[in-house]
Amino acid sequence: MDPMTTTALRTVTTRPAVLTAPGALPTAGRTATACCTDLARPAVDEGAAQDLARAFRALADPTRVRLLSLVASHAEQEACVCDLTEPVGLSQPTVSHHLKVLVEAGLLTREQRGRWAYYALVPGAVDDLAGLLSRSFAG
Amino acid sequence: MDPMTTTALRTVTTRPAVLTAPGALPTAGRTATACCTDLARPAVDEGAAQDLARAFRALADPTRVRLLSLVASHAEQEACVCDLTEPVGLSQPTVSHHLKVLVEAGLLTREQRGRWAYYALVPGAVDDLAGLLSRSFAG
DNA sequence: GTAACGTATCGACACCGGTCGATCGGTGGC
DNA sequence: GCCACCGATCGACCGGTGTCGATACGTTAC
Repeated sequence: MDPMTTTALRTVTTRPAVLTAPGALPTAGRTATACCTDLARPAVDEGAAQDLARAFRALADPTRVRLLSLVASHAEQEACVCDLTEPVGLSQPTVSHHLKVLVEAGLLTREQRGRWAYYALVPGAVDDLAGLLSRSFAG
Repeated sequence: MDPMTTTALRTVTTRPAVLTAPGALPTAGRTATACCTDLARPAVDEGAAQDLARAFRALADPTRVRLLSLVASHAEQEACVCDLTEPVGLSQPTVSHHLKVLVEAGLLTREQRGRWAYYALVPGAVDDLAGLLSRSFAG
């Protein structure tokens, strides 16, 4: 399918720094009456914000958090769908849907082995996202 | 309003370890035919998963990512609503709504100063979330 | 007091996304 | 070949949420 949909995390992690780009916004001249200070440094641009939001949206559902954790907790950090359906207590199509979202976010990989589909953690993906998080809103 | 709604991040960060609790799920007896391995260690329980998801949901919208970044980019890491409405290009009620979500997630604080409302980064909140993220899905 | 201003809340709308049952596709066993 | 099994896709339902204009609230200026 469309390769763009599989690059949420990739796009955002390969971007050298989310804090590149936008240049000062046109907030230069101000009334000076009271509030409204200027930017001390550039904020994330709109495109980067969309990439960030898309990555976080993958983890914005409790079921997906549990699925990712379940995969991480299995030996070799991989699990087949039959390992996951029962613990989360949802139907097989729903679990399959969530796993697809996690794959498209770049957090899991899918590998067909015999009749079973094995999902595995992408090494370093979670840490990349965590690093991106603290870097993007650095204090 | 209800203090519970303001504790999404707090709840999750004060929890000593998200990886506590659940004990092995009842996946002990298995058909042993082929797939379906056991858990090597406990996964996040349902409550922790909800806390995590709630925190990430606050960042799952591009507008909120931009707002948080804009606040972080201002001097003193605080800004009033009038600083934020124009850059994101949305109506004032909408911006106000998003800021409320970020406050309830524990990422921003709100302080009324004169007629202006100043929103400021909660120091360490983003880093706490980032740390929680890598810890929860440790490889 | 009244007026002007900044911000929060409300009500309505549209759209996105989580969930399910039903079904399809692919693999392995017979 | 046929059948059983695992998993993905489809279509539908529905609750959640992002958005807006209108309005209410609180503060400052007059």
